[in-house]
Amino acid sequence: MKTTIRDIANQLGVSASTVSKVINGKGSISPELRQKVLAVVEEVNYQPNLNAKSLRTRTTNTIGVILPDVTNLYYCYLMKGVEAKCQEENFSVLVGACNHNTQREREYFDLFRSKNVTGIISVTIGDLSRFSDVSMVVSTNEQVDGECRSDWVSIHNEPAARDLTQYLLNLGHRDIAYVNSGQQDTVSNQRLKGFLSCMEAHGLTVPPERIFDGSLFLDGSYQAGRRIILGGKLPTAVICHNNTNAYGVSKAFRDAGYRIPDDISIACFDAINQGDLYGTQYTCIMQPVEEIGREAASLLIRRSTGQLPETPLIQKALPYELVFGNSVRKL
Amino acid sequence: MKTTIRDIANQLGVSASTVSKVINGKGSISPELRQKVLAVVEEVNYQPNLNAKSLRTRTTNTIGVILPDVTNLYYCYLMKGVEAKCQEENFSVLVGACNHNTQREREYFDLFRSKNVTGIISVTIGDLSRFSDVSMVVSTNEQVDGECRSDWVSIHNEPAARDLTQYLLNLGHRDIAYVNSGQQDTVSNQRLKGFLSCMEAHGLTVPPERIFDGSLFLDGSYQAGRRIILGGKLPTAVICHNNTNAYGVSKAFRDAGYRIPDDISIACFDAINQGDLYGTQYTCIMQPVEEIGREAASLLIRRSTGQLPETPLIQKALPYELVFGNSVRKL
DNA sequence: GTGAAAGCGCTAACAT
DNA sequence: ATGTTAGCGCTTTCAC
Repeated sequence: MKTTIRDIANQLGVSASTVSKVINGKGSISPELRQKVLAVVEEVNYQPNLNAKSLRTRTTNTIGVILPDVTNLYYCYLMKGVEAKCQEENFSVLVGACNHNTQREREYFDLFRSKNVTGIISVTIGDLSRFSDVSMVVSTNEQVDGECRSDWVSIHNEPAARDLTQYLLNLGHRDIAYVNSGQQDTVSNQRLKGFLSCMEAHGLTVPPERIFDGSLFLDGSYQAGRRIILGGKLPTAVICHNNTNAYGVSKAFRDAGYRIPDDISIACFDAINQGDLYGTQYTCIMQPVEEIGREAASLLIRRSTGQLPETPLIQKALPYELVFGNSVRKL
Repeated sequence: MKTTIRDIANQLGVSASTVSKVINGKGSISPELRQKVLAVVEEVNYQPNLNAKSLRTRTTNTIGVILPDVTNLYYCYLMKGVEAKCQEENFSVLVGACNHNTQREREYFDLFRSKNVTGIISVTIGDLSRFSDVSMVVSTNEQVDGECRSDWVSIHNEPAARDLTQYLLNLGHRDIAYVNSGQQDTVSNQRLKGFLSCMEAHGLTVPPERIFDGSLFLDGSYQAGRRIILGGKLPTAVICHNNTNAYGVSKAFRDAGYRIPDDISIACFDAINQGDLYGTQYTCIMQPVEEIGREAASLLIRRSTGQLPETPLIQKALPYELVFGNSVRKL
């Protein structure tokens, strides 16, 4: 059996509360007794039962992160930021993988809540409004409409998409296809909006046939790529909603014998990897995802200690970057 | 305030223990009462306080994983396996990043223990013998000598290194350099041993100058690459202890103007990525790392439920694979 | 079949 | 400055 506070108290003939006070540096204890207690704590290598402590104090110092996939580097770097911040603040990190499955995400949410986590970092686009105690949720997605029910840390997606589009236009591209996420969330809408508005500002109308439904998964993205190829006249460039879309679309093009960027230029968001199997580094908008993770964790921790007012909800947009790879060519 | 078992009991005018029994399917409760309780549980969307439950039952259904780096895909896939198994078994995963820092690793170990985890998955080479309750630790590294103090799930590294070496010999390589991990753990020793014994079996003596001290980090590995280059006559191939070593060594070669595999062949262990920035896919020994993660978690869970005898400790070696990339050429 | 009571290890009022 | 007491929410004998 592990040593408890009571064991230490008995060994010294003092009360448990005295030992507790010494350990937590609370109340006032005489220096001599303090020393004696600390000596025993050291001697028996006392390890507090954090479970019991949590039950009593109603605080677990734990943050839950629910990710679609722990092998997608984008999420890994998010996690890295969360973990680093938590480590600094003496918090622990619980992690769950949901593979974009809403049901599973919900299960993890409930599980983490049952474990009394301080907060949950949500990376998916799931509807957060169903949760009553939203103050314990921070989203890593931009939310702009009145539906916003939680803090968020992200980037401004519309201008980001505009910048990416502008870059392609500068290189001479005019016929640009767009592969969306296949979802109707705010982020997806904002990115598409940025693309369209930039095209429009240059007097270019994007016909509906140039907008393709992608997917959150590789397979679906590959299919989107197939549809572009089978659609007749190829665009000169494709902008993809995210890295998974870009990988899927690229594979479709490669499988069909096209070279990137010689035959088709591909740009996207968040291609945060070491290049794909073919040595392609994607030109992309890069979110400061590690920093987003840090900020999200920080927000949760500050909220939990009452350092943040109930309203307004925090909406933090961090600066993004346009990263130049070798997936886009000048026309 | 969240609904507790007592709230439900009061609402129904029954005792807390009755509600508890219904929820956990223990004891014997009349079907009618059972139904009534379940109805309320449903109605109020009762979420148990797992913290309290853990305190009472002395079991948290949680596994801790301490990784050097959550953005190294090798560890990410390990994590994926652990998480998947835990999800199936209704366990949670606590994750910590230690960056190969022994002190930090130790801190996480103590923290996780204070949180009463069911077990800890150790991926580092740290000395496990200092922990009294070793049955709660499973290593993902092969341990062969009498020092073995915990279960492990891994591969047999010596034959794996031999196979990799044999492959290079088959391609005509004779002058092969070896970059080790810079550590003295069992895995490192076994891999080196496999390399040397295979060379020897072919009548080739490896001079000490052909063994280079690598590192667990990219920088140190880069330096090892530099030393190979500055050492005079180049070998035709380099075998690296792991993926980090290979990336560092390769970068050194590339920075010095060498091409892979035209000027130098590079092989390693566990190059589990989508290729590096230059489109190189490494020829390597691939551990079934996701499966190792699953097995490690499974082992911990079974141990915790008394399904495994105290002795002998489990030593599980899984089959590895030789994966062919484009980092090695035929001479 | 159901309930009363005790207690997991800890902390925090409230004495003294 | 120290100790007593109660209780966090749950489970588990043990009565009835």
